[in-house]
Amino acid sequence: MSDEKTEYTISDLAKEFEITSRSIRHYEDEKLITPLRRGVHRIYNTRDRVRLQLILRGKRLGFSLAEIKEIIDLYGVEGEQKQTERLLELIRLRRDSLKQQLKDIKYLLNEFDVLEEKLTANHQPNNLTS
Amino acid sequence: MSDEKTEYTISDLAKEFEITSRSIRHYEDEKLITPLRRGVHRIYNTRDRVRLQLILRGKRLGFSLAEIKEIIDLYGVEGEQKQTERLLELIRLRRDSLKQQLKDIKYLLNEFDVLEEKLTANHQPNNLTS
DNA sequence: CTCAAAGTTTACGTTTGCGTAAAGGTAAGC
DNA sequence: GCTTACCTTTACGCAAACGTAAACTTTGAG
Repeated sequence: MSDEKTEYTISDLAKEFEITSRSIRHYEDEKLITPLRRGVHRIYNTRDRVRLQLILRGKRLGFSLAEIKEIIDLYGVEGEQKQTERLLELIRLRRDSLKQQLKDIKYLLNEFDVLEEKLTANHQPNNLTS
Repeated sequence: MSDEKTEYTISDLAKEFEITSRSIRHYEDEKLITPLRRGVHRIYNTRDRVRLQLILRGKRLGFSLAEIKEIIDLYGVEGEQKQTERLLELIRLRRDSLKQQLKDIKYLLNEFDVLEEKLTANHQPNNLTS
């Protein structure tokens, strides 16, 4: 019924997310994903795919693989008091830095707009003055 | 008349931006800042301070020092056609990635809010049920 | 059966961004 | 002139996140 693929090879995912297979294997070495095996080959399912998305999002935001692992691991648990505390702590810590990043980005995007306008303005003025 | 300091030592800036002097010297090694010298000691002025801010903002956004240098260098020039083109290209490239980051951050901050609420909700339910 | 394409493990190499001594020069107060 | 706090250069060290090469194995097509 569904159009969605439910199984992927390593190069399927590599292509889709525009990363190398080496990277994906590396995330596995670091225990961030653990795909099933069919014989010796890795088989990724939808859950694995989502995890990979999470990893890449985390990376784009400047988290280290270790931090991403910690968050992913804690995220799945929910129940244990200590781990909940820890997750909340990580969230609060990160929230400030993320809010700072947000400011930075807005600032920079605006700078870019201004600058681009300035640059493109005197970029083609020749058909008026020549 | 003005209250603004116009001269800083390396540790002034280190303290202000909460980084190490080593980092600042490293940025100099990589040609990102070039403070004056009084004898052998580095003297930073307001321009240098602004540059340092730029560097740190760039870093928070995931730029490499090399990229930051390229941008800063191009930023100052304006005039040369090729460099203007290059800067515009860099801007466009980065804009997309920054917009993606912006999405990521908003997504994650929202996730955090939801999660935190969920976690703090059943964090102290004992005084009702016990 | 054979060959190519893709997958696998192992392991050393590389880049980035500083940390961290080591070993000493300098400026200011007393 | 001595101490103390801060500055300097030089240089080796290191963790993170893969790149890359070597040397197979597996699978699918023909």
